[in-house]
Amino acid sequence: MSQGVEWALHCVVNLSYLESGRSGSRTRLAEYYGLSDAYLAKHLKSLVRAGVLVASTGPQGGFRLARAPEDITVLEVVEAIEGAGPSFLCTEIRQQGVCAAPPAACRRACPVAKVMYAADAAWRDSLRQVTIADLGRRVPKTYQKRGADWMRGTLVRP
Amino acid sequence: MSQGVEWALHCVVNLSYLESGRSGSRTRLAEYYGLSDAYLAKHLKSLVRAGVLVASTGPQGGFRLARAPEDITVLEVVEAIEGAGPSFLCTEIRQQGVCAAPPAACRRACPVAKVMYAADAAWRDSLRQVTIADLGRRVPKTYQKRGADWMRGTLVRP
DNA sequence: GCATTAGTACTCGGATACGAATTGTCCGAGTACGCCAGG
DNA sequence: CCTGGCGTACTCGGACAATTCGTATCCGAGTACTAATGC
Repeated sequence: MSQGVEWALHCVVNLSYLESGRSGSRTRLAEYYGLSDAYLAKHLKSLVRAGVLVASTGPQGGFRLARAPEDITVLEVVEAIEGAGPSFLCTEIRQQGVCAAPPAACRRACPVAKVMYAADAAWRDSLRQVTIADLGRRVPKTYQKRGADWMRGTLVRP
Repeated sequence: MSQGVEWALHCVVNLSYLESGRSGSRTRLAEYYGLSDAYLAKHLKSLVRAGVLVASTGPQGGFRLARAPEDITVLEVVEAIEGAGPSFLCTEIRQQGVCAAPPAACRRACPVAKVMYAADAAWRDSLRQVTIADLGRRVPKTYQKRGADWMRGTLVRP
């Protein structure tokens, strides 16, 4: 799985600590976690396209949550980076080769694919049950405040 | 996810139709599904290393199941190809950057990682509950027999 | 003192190189079967 | 007819390229604030 998922989740959680309407800049986020500033832009852009974040330019601009933290699931963030498509892709190899099954015999989905899709659904269900607000509460209060202060620019040094 | 997972699962299911002690050759498997013969070798080798299949050389040789189909889970086959490690890898970015948390404050696992690991566990549980025998039964009997016949060399043309 | 306007600094966004992992292919090592020759 | 040995054909296994995806980076477009200037 892509490493960008970890970056995106941490960034979204940190942005959730800011009061509504306030934005945190890409550079601040990158410095906070020691990430590549330019590369982080790519992932944040994906989050904007997916409707998780909203971007604004100019001074005091940056990224902010598109909705309340309670209304954003972890799954949404993950799918914004990894893509919403299923991880397993059935290429219907039963319809190929010397003993290929005719399309008429393949009205039922491939049993192999069914199992993989079921596991994929279980994975998504698990991620859908946790929101960004849930995640944010599990961070020690000290770091919640420290993150918000750094994002606002109030905090110069840790 | 790697495409080899689909190949491996179909091949293992097809080998499960052979009577105990009998092997199916790599070439036969590749022709049956229209796959690349040389590349399939790589995946079958992974299955041998993982203890799912047993290989034997020489005429009448090939691959056979290392255990009964009821004792091989889908998860084992998937992990043989994809690797047993978790799909999500926490790099502890909370311990990096200007506001890095000291190691002493990180005795608890990262909340982000916890959620991802839980989803990973759900995915694995789902795959662990299905065996190769289960999967084999879900294929129409006609194709079960056709696959076995082709593996034995009895069947020349579909 | 106030409004206007030009400048500046800060932000995101797309286009562009680099590296690693998956995909794909080839040739060599080893083994079991079958055939042939000798007894 | 039986037995031993040799050859052949078939199998897997590891080593070697090509392509795709994830990683990493730079520079340009746009906006809001600021400050200076003229009225």
